[in-house]
Formats: sequence, structure tokens, C-alpha cells
Amino acid sequence: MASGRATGDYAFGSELRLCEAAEYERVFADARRLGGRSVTLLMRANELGHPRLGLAISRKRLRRAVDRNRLKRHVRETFRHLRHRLPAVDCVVLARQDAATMSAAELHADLERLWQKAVHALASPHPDSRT
RNA sequence: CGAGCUGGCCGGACAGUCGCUGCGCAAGCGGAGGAAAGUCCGGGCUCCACAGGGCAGAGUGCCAGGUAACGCCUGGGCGGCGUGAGCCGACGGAAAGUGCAACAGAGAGCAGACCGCCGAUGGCCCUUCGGGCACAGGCAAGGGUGAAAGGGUGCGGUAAGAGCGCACCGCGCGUCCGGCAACGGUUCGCGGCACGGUAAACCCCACUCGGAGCAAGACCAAAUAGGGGAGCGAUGGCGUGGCCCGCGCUGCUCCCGGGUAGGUUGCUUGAGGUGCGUGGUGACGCGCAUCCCAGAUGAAUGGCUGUCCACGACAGAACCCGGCUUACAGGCCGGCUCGCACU
Repeated sequence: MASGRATGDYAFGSELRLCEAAEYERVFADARRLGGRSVTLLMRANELGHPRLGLAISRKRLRRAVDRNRLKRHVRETFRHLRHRLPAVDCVVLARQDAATMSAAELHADLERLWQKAVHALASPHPDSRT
């Protein structure tokens, strides 16, 4: 573990993901909410010292598996590139129907804008006590 | 060259970089589809049920073969469409039984007489002994109705007609020949000739079928609550009761079983791919060699950049296979048919 992976500034291992139902429940229970065109972002501070990402892409919103996979990939990719600027928060991303019809470029731009908003929102009003 | 039929195949390419995932100590290697889809069939694999047989129910439905199996595939037969290559077909039984058929039409199932034809025979009228009338009655050829009207053509026959008789064609039954068979042929004989249609109407016949599904199932197993057993201490305490017996509850230690969260497994080597040979018209079988080709589980197989071109469709594995069906930008290869032109 120590040898190769440590250098990856943009790595995205399992420690950066939400894995258990309980962790999702915790975020849903009390979250800050930001909306984009393609997705809705829920955030709640954690105590791990780094942000984590969880995806909740429902079949109801995006009927085709291809669209769901595409959205997940874009969300992960943008999170991967910006995650070092985020404080220690658990994020859950909910899909919106428009994501199915947006082009790759549109999706990418929308998501990047959303993460930027998240960085600003978390920086100013609530300077997290712990970290 | 132009129209068309048909079998098979491909499903952007390459490079760099940042990531994800499986295996591996590492270096590294592998990482969505022809439909991964719909979940419509058939199997494998699991667990449950099960002596045998029958009934009910469901499915299949020309024949033969292939297959683990099929509702699939191949070959053949029959029917229909097309000049043709070819394509399409729930394609068993209506001389077991029951039922159904709107409208039209005279009549629709062991049928019928509206128009029509005839009127020999009987009747009536005239009587020049020829005939006339269409009353009884006869007919089913022609017209008309209908999806369908109880073989066709010709000759004979007759008052007019009619399988009424005959010839040929058609049909049915038996026989014979070819074929494993479906079926075909038509040698011979018989029958004057219906046994109309409908079985995705009931039904009959033949064959097939137990149920549930990987969230199947197996294993490990916190916390909390609770169950069973043994031992220890006390011979106690609390409740019931006036009291004794009895009954119930109660302490500590250890063991056992069930089992939730969570985890592990099932989970990818298979009715497998490729090549060669071989049997078969073919589906496919057999033999040898060779290869290992996704295995995730909040769920990987992607983002960005560059170059090129015909500027990229439908679409994303979730236990695994065999089919079917549906979606699909564009392109490649083979075979064949028809038309035109030319040698």
C-alpha cells in the first residue's frame, strides 16, 4: 500500500467512498443541500479528516443503465480532481432527470460548477470546528 | 451495369496521461455486448417436496433428424405468394359428440323455389283437332343473394330438367408401387359423388411438464434482548398465602443451540474458444492439438489531450449456458435470381 499509491494526488480508493447503508442514512438525516442541473448534492461533515463520496443514482430518474453509468463516471471523475479542496464532508449525489439528455461537456461543466459552489459554501459560513 | 434474394462477419483506430477493478511479493497481465436488453421458452446449479398410479391444470401440435433440452435449429412433405433466386404458414382430428355463422337471401346442413323453365299427366277454354290458360303439379339448367348455395366439361336423355345414363377430368375408399415417415404416384378395383366451413369454440387424440429461485443456498458472526443445560454459593431473598408443603421469580461461573447488523462463500474452466482432420445434404457429431478470455457488490471496464478516417448507431455484465424476440449509424465478404448491354 505504501509504495505506489501514496503519490496519487488524484487517487480515488475505497476509503474515499461511502459504503454502508448507515453512512447514507446519516447524510440523509441532516444535510446541506446544493442543486445543479444534472444532480443534487447532499453534504454533512464527518470526522475522518477527508471527504467521502456516495452515489445514489436511482433507476427511477435515469431509466437506462448507460445513462446511470455515464453520470456516475462523470461525478467520480470531477470529485477525484477537486476532492483535495474539499473539507472533511460526506457527500451524497442524487441524480436528476436532465442528466440523461446532457452532453458529456455539459455534464462536466455542470458538475465542476457544483463542486466549486460546495467548496465556497463549506469554507465561509461553517468553519468546521475540528479540522 | 441496374434491380433483387440469401448466408456470414465487423460495430471507430492508434498514442500519451490521470484514475478504477481482478490476479500477482513484484514486474506486469486481464477488464462489457451482438444484442450485455425484453424476461418469452429450454436446461445446468441450489434448496424444498416426492412409494406408485390416476384426475385436474398448463404447454406443444405435418414428418424425420440434431441437441443436455426446447416453443429452437436442419432436412423433407403439403398449402399459399413471387417471372425467378426465394419467402410465408398454431400445418393433428370436423365420416366421436356439443355448439356457432351478423347482414343479405326463397333457402345455410340430412336445405330451398323469389324471378324463371316446363306443363308430358290431370284440369279448364276454344276447337278449323293445330292450340291456348298456368289451376293441380313437375324442375333445379339459367338469373339473383351471400364469405359459402350440395363437383366440372361434353354428349345422350326429357314436357322441362337432373349423375338420370355415358365418356373424360376431379373426388372418396380399398389395393399396388416409391419413401423410415409426412406424403407422392396412379396399376387395378369399387362408389355416381358427398363426408360444406369453423378446433387462437368447447372438445377428442398424441407427447411433455413437481415448486421456488443466486435476495437460491452454505459458512463465520458482534452489540442488545432472550432460550436450554451443568456447576457454585446460600439452604437464602422476593411474590402467592394466616402458616407449612408446593409453585413462580431472583445471584455468579461455564457450556450449548437459534440468530440480526456486518463479513466470507456461491462466482466463474464452460453442453467453453480457436486451429487441423474426419463422418453427415445439413443442423451437428467425433478425434487430436492448443488457449484461459470481466467477475464488480454503493457495484470497476472511464476522464482528458493529440493524430487519422467513412466523424461513430442501438446500447452496460450481476449465477452460468442454449434459443427466440425486439433495437441498431455505417461498412465488409461469399452464393444465387431477373432485366439490359457487350464479347
